[in-house]
Amino acid sequence: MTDQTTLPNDEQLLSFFKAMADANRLKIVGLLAQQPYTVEQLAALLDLRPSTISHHLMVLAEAGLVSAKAESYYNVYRLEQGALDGMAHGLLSRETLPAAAAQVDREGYNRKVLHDLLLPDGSLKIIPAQRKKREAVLRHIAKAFEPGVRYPEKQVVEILQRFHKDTATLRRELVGYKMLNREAGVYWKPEEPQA
Amino acid sequence: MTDQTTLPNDEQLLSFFKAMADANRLKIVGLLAQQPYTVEQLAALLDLRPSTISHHLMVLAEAGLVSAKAESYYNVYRLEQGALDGMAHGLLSRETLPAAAAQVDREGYNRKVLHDLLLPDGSLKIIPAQRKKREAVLRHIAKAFEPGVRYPEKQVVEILQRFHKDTATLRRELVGYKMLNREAGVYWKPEEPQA
DNA sequence: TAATTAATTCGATAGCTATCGAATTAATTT
DNA sequence: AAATTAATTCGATAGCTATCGAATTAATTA
Repeated sequence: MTDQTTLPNDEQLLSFFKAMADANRLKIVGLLAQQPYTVEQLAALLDLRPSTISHHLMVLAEAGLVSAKAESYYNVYRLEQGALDGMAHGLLSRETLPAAAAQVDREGYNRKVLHDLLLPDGSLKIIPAQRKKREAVLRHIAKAFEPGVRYPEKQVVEILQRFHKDTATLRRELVGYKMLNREAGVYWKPEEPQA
Repeated sequence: MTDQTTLPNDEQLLSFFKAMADANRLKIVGLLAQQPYTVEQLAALLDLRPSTISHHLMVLAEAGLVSAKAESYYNVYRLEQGALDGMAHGLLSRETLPAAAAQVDREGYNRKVLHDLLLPDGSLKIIPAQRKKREAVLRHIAKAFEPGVRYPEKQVVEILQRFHKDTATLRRELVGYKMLNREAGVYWKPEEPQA
């Protein structure tokens, strides 16, 4: 346990960044970091209309960065240091950002490559020359093999035939990428390399 | 010395926040936090056109958050963890945000209040009732007194007369705010309270 | 009670920007 | 050399938003 306070999620991160991504709001935060201010004072300091300041403070408040306290008939705003520190700690954690991309479909690229290259019957139009695409295709083909099972060469060719007639290239490349291992004319797929 | 790496200035802060203040750029950063990607891959993962990804990466690069490395004819982008950590540390420092508001004229509010209340000859239209404004006016009047010098009551009245005929109120309020001290009918202004 | 005043809300507008498609460039494969 | 292809650049557009002024609300002072 390095950190106790829960890390910010992607929504919180985004509203935090959006709140800070304006020159005048950044100044407001800078001023409130030194002392609380009323709307009117901030308006005078930044040379903006009170309605504009209200708007900015609303944005900051929705991100949890400032809070208001009614005092006589002024509205005194103060910085929520805790919220700010929480965000900074979140950024320092190695888990926060990756989590923000969690809902991204990590397989999108491969799927696109395959969609472009596969015929309806599941065979390949061509064996792509480009490294990244070739790798994506090979990874797809490798799924036709059960990990651990020993395949004689004849059976390997049979399976590869379903994808492309140039089985020699496919076989060579699969071995090259270590998606298949060969020894004494027998092939097998390594057990779950790593998800 | 708590921290060695120099703290970000206001420009760097703003471009950092602007760069992060977009849902798709946040996802890009999240993905690059796990491994480098090419423009094409990111486009496939986020379901956006490559030109759009290029644009986003440019914004991130200008904020110093990512860098590109040509590899064969791909452009492989990677996250600059150091830059990100630097920003997070900057946010944790108690100096960074105040510095971002440094160029704001801290006296703007008082100047505005005085401008609204002073006649051309330097006298007050009225003595404002509202606490904050009254305080601003009193602080201005207090400048007419030299710190440390002892003023007999008669001379105090003379000076206050230049601002408003109700010198009794002014005198009472100045003492109340401790901008003037009184003892045995003699007044003096405290030495430089704190700039 | 009437007049002031700080703050918010609302509607309108000008300026910015995320996104796309087309054109261009640079590198690779055939 | 010709064809492919990843990436960038450019121009156009739709959508967002910072800002203002006017209207409204709530609280205070006269």
